[in-house]
Order: sequence, then structure tokens, then C-alpha cells
Amino acid sequence: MTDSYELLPDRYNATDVEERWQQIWERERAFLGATISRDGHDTVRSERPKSYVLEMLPYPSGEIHMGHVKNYTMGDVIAHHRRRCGAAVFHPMGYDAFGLPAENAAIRSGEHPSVVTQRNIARIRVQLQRLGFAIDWDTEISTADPEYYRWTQWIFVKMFERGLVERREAAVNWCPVDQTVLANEQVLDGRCERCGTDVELRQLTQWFLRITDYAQDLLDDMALLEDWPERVLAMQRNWIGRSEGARVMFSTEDGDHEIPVFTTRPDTLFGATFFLLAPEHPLLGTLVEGRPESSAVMSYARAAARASLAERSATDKPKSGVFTGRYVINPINGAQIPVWVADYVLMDYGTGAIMAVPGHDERDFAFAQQHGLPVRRVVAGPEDAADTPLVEAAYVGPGRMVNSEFLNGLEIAEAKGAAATWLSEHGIGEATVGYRLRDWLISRQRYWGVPIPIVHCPNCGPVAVPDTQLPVLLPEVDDYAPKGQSPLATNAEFLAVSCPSCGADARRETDTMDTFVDSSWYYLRYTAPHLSSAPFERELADYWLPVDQYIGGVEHAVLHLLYARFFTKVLHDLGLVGFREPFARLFTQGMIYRDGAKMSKSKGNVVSPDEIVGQYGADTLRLYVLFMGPAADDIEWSDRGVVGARRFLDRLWSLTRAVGPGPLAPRPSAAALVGSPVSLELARRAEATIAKVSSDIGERFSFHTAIAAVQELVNACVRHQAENGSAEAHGPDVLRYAIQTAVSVLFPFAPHVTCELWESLGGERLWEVAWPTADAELLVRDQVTLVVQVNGKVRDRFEAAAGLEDDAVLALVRDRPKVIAALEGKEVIRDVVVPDRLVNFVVK
RNA sequence: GCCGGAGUGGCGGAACGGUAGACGCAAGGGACUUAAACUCCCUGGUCCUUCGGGGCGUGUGGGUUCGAUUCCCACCUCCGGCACCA
Repeated sequence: MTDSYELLPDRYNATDVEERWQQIWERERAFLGATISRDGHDTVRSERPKSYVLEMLPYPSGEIHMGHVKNYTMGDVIAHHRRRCGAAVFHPMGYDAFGLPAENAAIRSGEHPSVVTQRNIARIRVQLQRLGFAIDWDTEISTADPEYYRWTQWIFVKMFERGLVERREAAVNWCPVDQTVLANEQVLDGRCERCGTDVELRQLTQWFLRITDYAQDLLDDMALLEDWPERVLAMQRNWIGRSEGARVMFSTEDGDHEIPVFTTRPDTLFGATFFLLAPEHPLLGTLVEGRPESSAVMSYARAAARASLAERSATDKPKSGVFTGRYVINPINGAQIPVWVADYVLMDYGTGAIMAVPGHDERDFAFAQQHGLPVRRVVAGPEDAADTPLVEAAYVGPGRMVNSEFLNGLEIAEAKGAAATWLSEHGIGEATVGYRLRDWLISRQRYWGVPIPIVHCPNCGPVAVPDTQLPVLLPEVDDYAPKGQSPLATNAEFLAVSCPSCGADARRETDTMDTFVDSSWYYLRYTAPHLSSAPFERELADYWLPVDQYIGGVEHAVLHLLYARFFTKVLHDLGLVGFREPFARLFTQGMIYRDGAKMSKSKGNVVSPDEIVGQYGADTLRLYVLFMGPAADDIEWSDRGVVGARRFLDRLWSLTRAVGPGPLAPRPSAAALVGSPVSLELARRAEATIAKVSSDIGERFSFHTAIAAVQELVNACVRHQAENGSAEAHGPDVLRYAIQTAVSVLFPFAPHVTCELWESLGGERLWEVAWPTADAELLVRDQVTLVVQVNGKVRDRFEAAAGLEDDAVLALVRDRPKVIAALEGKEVIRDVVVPDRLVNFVVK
């Protein structure tokens, strides 16, 4: 029968091998056919445990880069491993196809954005296929497909109906280069996340999703996230920025207006010596109308409005402000305090107004110094008297209340509670919680995005487009260059519509949605990629979701990952899904650097995956990107390292060729190897490798150590072969078994070449072969290396039988010449024996 | 300032209280070759050495422990997030 197994070619030709297996996988539909919702078809769910393995979908900006390769290889390794462990694996792929880069490229080349996008998608698909990823291509989706964005619009409408969509005027971030507004999450250090331009603040009417309604849920449900990196959770916590405090109502001195403030220090209410309004505060104009201060105040407010975000949020500049000539009454003691306008007070946090307590707040202290306002102490630290003046700085440390009537003597924490109680009893405030998180601004004045499905009716106001009229198709326009208003507004036919509610002549909304909306629910659509009656079906969504393992870049910590969590919560509350979190486990991979910088075209330090695949093969590239170092760390690319990965595959190839064609060798039994310690050692190594690789992939995400373990096994095989020849003279063929084991567990990393080697070794369909489990009997060692320490320093080491009693070990150890020498003239006051490991003598 | 993460050979890194430096890269020596590349073998933290070994070594200083890269405390440095958020 040996004749039916073919001898491997003497050289490993990666291109031949990879093309061959990619064709076989395609022909056999090896990785297709996960259970998904299909129109009118019953779906049968697997009896096996499910596993949804997902990597963040690529943005089709041209081609994939090394970061994608690493991301998708990790997912592929996990998917392969779980599949072979018996799970029903779902591993889909799609494209985040709307967005500015495609549109900008289109503007440059004169092509339609959809043409550019289609071409990029086709290119990326080929690249992914060449890398041999085991993706369920039957479920491939594009967020720019009308059959997809129809449901993006549908979800938007559901949110609109639920009151989670709001159109309102606000000071919003405007990018003068991209000519569109941006969400808070898309502004980094006052600059546009995409193009780096300084962001301006503009007062505009825009569409918002009320993510702030879910601020507390987003915090609380972190408890449901089993295995998210601490830093991502920390970033989200920071971003949401919960702080406990109180809402307190102040009234103007004439009693005409009430102005609420939010404070985290209600305990210091007696220390409020002035009152500040944000320049955008809606009451500001009314308060100063007809007063001599009016023109100074209003021109200050206008100047603040013109400042860029960076100028406005600089913390090091002096605290500017203008007195309004008005006063408010501090409700706790009736004190009349002056009202100023100051640009360090932000309209979109709290209420846009604050009570200033210069004695115990650094910013208020600086403002008071600047403008000669009184400072009043209401907290005394351990060293302070009630009347110790505050001249240098505000006191923000612990202490007891002073100069605060009924709060005097209380600790700060007690005083906060007492003040809140007093406020609610008197109906002028209550304990409350503030969040840093802002509502999600989703409208964009750009072409290549999902049209917001709203009709503006002169009678009914904004009306949602009914389900039956979805999708609102992205219209053709002559010019999609950004002009500060949406290019959709130039299409008269698109614009004119009758109101779905009253039939009157109306006008369509012309803004498109932020592309982060598209990617906030794509992981659900994969479960029903072709379904025409609904975005997905709850039953199957509940079956596959939450995603068991999500993998992507940490740069989405407060963007995509926060938005997707928000969407899932909304869909849950709409009764559309039965879970509250989309991604149970998250792994964030590190970036790949080169020459100390992120790879980018402008720096000219890009290594193209295609080049490496062409030169060394996809398997080498896959192996190398995971061998580089811990998957979570940022790592420097090394051209030499790639060569090392290829060398390893070459060595495995020659070794496999040397033992000749199949059939597969059975796992040897420990008993059969009793007479051959060398073979027993090799068999043991094979079992140890199985155990190591299984836990490194399955539990630790430590891919580089898994690969190193296989390398050790292969090295041992090479040595064994050099010393003992390719075939066992008698007894079980342990070398063959060890090579098979290496090939089998290396499969998730380098699937093509291992399938080829496996076939030559006499096996078939390696992707379906059950993942091996280590033989416990073989793993047990009969010989161990014992280490002898004296006062914790290693003095001797030797081989001994395993499982010896402590007394027997001590007897052996005391006879060792090195030990005798090391203990010479010393008194042993204690000995510690760790079975099968070491002996430590404590001496004087 | 607050919150997270990390500091180990020439380099990427390994070791989840028990042999520090697995695996790989680069380097040096050797074999093969007319030569070179490829490949294979050997060496390799550092200092001392009578070549048997010995001292010192995981950012710094303490602590816990028979024993600490690992646990605890303080500090230093680097990376990331937040930051006029009341």
C-alpha cells in the first residue's frame, strides 16, 4: 500500500502548494455552510457547541496591510483550532465600504466612489484568499450594499421611533478639510482623526444618537465582558467619565430666572463666591439685555465661539471671563454672588453653568486670582484653622467642613450627603450623576455614506421614512466634492418628496451617516447576510451571538467598540436580540512597526503582504506575523525574521521527505517504548508539544510560544533522525509519529504546507482531523532533573528516578560530591524538598 | 494631575513562587564549495578562573519566602488613554 503515497518534491515550492490547497478547499467547500438565516429556508443548527470567531472588518482603502494579516491570521488560527476541537465555527468576512477615503480617491480620479470601492473589495478578497484564510465566503457582506444599508436605515428609524435620535443645534466639531462635522470620538487632541486638521467649533443643527442614555448601562455591563483587555475597559471608563454630584438650582437676584448647576462638591456650597456661565449658555443674552455690560459680554461670547477646539480647551492659558453685571442667589445661605461668563465653562457638560468655589477648586481659584474675586475657606485640612487664609492655591485635600453652618465639623463625604439631603428637602436640588460622554453626532455632509432616512415636512417636522420605502437609495450626483453641505442636496429629484405622514410637499434629509453606524451592527447581519425580510432573525442571532472571540486594533476602544456595544443594547431593548453585549471576549492586537514608525506610504516603510507571499509564501508570512512576539504587543517588523520562518518550514519539509511517504504511524504506547529511552523521550516531547500548543492557542493567545514549541519538536526530530536514521529498526515508528504531530498542530498557522505534508505522511483532510489531546500516560516522566540548592543557590543538578520519597531524595543528594563540598563545614538548619524538582539546604 | 500597561542578552522575546535567557534573528568559529550563496555542525549574559569551577546578573530601593523575573510597598523611566468635565 505504501506505493499509493507520493514522495514529496525535494524542494518546497510554496506557490504550488498554496494554489493547490486553496483550490481543494474551494472545491470541497471546506469552510462554508455555517447556519445562517435564509429567505424561506429552514435552518438546522449544529449539535456541536458553537463558536463565533470574528475579526474587525476591513475598510477597503486599496489593499490590506500587515496589521490586517496579523489580525486575520490570529482569527484564522483560533477558528481552525476550534473547528478541529469539534466546535461549529462561524468565521465570516465583510467590508466597511462607505467612507471618506474611497470618496476622496474618487474625487481625484473622477470615478464613482462605488467603482473605486468595488475594485478595492475585489482586490482585498483576492489577497485574503491568497493568504488561505478559512472564511465563510457565503456570508460576505458590504456595508455599502443597498441590501445592507437598507437595514442600517431601518435600525435608525427604530431608534428614531424610540426617541433615541435627536436633531438639535449644538457647538459641533467641524473639519475644514474634510468639510464635514465629526463625532467627539473622532477628534484627537483637537484634530481630525482622519486628516489631522485642527477642528473648528461650529454652531450647527445636526443629528445625534442618544448614546448618553446608555452611559450607565455601558458601564454596568462591563461586568458581562469576560475577557476584555484592562486597558480597553479603562479607556471606555475614562471616556464615559462618570462622576457623582448634585444638581443645584440658583435663581437670579430678581427672581426671574432659575439656572441649574452640576457640582461634584455640594459640600462646598457655602464656599461659592461667584457663578459662571458658558459663553454659549442660552440665558446669557437675556441676562445682559439692555445693560451696560451687554456689548462686552456678547463680544466675549462671540470670540469664544470663533476659537478652535484646541484654543478653547488649552489648559495653560489664563482664565478669561467678563462680569455680566448680574447676580444669583446661593440657595443654601441666600448670599448674592456675581455672575460672570467664562470660556472654561463648557456648554455640553453638566448644565453649562457652574457655582465657583475658588477655595477648593484649582480652576476657580485661578479665575478668582485673575479677576480679584473673593476666596472663602469651607474645608479645613488637619493643619488648618477655620480662618487660615487660602493665598497660594485651592485646598483640595481631605478635611472637615468649616464656615458652613449646619455642615460644620463633618468630613467631606458626610457633608456631600448632608448637603444633598438638605437640597432635596428644600426642593432646590438633588444628588445626581454626570457623564463626560457626549451624544453621538452621526450626520455627515458627505456623499459616500448611508442617506439618513428622514423627510422634512413643513407641517409635521422631521418624519421617518416608512419601512416599506426603505432603502432610501444613495442618489446619483454630478459632483460629490465636499462643499460644506451634503452633495445629495444638489440632486433635485432626490430632494423633492411628499411627506409620508401628511402628503405635503417635503424635502429629504441630505446628510449621510457616520460610517461607524454601519459597522455598529454588521456582526449581526453575518447571521442573515441575504435575508430580505429583516436585518437578521432573533433566533439565529441569539444562537451565534455574542461573538465568542473578537479580534482587532485597540484604536477602536472608544469608537467602534463603544458604538457597537451601544447598538446591541438598543436592539436588546427593542426586543430584537436577547443579549446585551455583542463581544464576549475581545483581543486587541499590537501594531507592526518598521524603522521605529507605524508603516505608512508617506514614510515609505511599508512591507507589502503580496511581496512576502510571492517571495516566501502565505504560510511563511502567517507564521512570521504570529512568531514575531506576543500578539498583543507592538512589534518591529524584521525582514530577517521572515527568512527564519521560511527556514523552519523548509526544515520541516526536508524532514518529512526524509521519512518517506505514508501511511500514518499510530500513537506509540508507553509500554512499547520501555526498551528505547531515546524514542520514549521523543514521543514524550510530541505529547508535551500537543499540550503546550493546545493551551497556548486555546487559553493563552500566546501564538509565538506555540510556534516555538513546534520548532523545538521539529529540532528534536531532526536530531533524532541524524542520530538514529529515518526508520525505526524495530518497534513503533516514533520519529514518524513525532513529525505527524508537529505537522498536525502547526496546521492552524501554516495550513497549506501542513496539508501537503500530512497527505504525504498518509493522512487526508487535515482541516477536519480531530485536534489531538496529549496522552497522559506518555506525558509522565520516569526520569527527572533534580536541582540541589544551598541557601537558594544552585550547586548541583542530576538525573534521578521520578516519584521518589523525600527521604530517598535526600539520601541521594547527600552522596553527591558537589553537594558534600558545598556543605563542607556548614550546619544544615533546614532542608526543603520539592518532589521531582529540587532540594534546598538552608545552612549557617 | 488621574487611569491603564510595560521595563530580562547585541535584537524580538521565554520562564503564571522552584534550573533565568526556551524559540528565533543578528554575530563568531568550522564543514561543504574553484569561490560565494544555500545548507549543516559548534560557541555564545557578564566578570574572574589553576578550566574543576566561582562571583555578579531580570529598571532602582525595601519587604514577604527555604527560594522572587514572578507576590507586596515605595520610587525611576518609557508607552497608551483622559484632562478647564465643575
